[in-house]
Amino acid sequence: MDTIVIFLESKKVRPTAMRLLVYKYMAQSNVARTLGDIENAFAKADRTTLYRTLKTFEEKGIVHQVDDGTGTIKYALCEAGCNCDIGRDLHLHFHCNNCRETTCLTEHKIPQINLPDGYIAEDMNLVIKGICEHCSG
Amino acid sequence: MDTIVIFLESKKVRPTAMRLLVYKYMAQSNVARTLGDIENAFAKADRTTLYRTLKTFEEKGIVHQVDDGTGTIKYALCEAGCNCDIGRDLHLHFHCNNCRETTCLTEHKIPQINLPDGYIAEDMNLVIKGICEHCSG
DNA sequence: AAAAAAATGCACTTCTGTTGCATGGCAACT
DNA sequence: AGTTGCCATGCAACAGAAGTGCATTTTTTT
Ligand SMILES: [Mn+2]
Ligand SMILES: [Mn+2]
Ligand SMILES: [Zn+2]
Ligand SMILES: [Zn+2]
Repeated sequence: MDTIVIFLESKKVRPTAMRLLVYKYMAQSNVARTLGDIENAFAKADRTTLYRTLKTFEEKGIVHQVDDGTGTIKYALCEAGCNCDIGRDLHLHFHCNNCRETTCLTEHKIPQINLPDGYIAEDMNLVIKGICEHCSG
Repeated sequence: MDTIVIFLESKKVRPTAMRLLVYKYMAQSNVARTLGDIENAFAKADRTTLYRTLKTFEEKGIVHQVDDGTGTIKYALCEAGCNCDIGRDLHLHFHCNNCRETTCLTEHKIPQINLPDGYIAEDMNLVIKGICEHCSG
C-alpha cells in the first residue's frame, strides 16, 4: 500500500484516497478497463472524479488509453519501461470476441510497416480480435 | 450514372435517389467519411436515412467501416476485390494528424503477427497516424 | 488561523449512434 | 386502373459516453 503512495508521488500525482482505490483496481485487473467498469466497481464514487483521475493518470504516464474498437475508451496501467509518453509504446492489443476483454500484449510490438511515398508515420495502433487464452482452452 | 444503378442492383440494393447520391459522394471522396460528413454534404437529407443507407451498403459489401481511433466511425467504398465480408480485408488505414483525413491503403496489408500461445486471431485493425502525402509535401 | 491551491461532486451539455413508429412511394397482382 | 404489400424515408425520441462549468470540500502552504 505504502509502495503505491511512493509510486504515485514519484509520478507527481498526489495520492488521494480515490486515486489509491483506482490505482489498486487497475493493478488487480489484468485487462483494460473502461470508465464505466471503474464506476461500477465503486458505486458510490462520482463519474467525473473517476474521469479526471484517469485523465491525470494518463497525463502523468501511469495509464495509457486502449482503443480496441468497441467504441468506448479503455485504460490499462503502463508497464515499467512503457514509452507511452514519447512517441507511444507500440505494443499490440488483443480483444476477445468471446469474453469481450481487452488485453495489453506488452511483449508484442507492432512490426515495421512500409508506407507509400510521402506518408510519415508518427503513431500506430494495432488491435487483434479473436479468442483469448482463457476462452480458447 | 447508369453504371452505378447496375452496380447497386448487382449487389441486391435498390438504386433509390438517395442511395445514388450517397454512392456518388463516397465515390468522389478519396478518403473515409463519417455519417456527419455525409449529413453536411446533403443538408436536406435526414440523418436516419443516411445512417440506414450506410448500414445497407455495409451489409451488402459496398462500403466498409473504418475505425481510425478518432471516436467516430467512418466509411469507405470497398475496392473491386475487397474481402470485407469474409474474414475482412486486412488492409491498413492511415490517419493524417494534420488534415485529419483517413485513407484506405488498400495495397498495404497487415503483416503476419505471431501471438502468444492460446490466442487465436480472427480479425485485426491497424491504423497508422502521421502525415499524409498531401500534407508532407 | 488564514489564504491559496487542488480535488471532488453535481448538473448539465454535446455528440454519436440507434430504435420505434408513422408516412410515402414504388411494384407486383387482380 | 385499382388494390395490396413491401420497402424506403422522415420524424421523434432515446441511450451511452465524453466532456465542461461551477460550487464545495479537502489539502497544502504561508
Ligand atoms: Mn496497452
Ligand atoms: Mn479501408
Ligand atoms: Zn476471452
Ligand atoms: Zn493530411
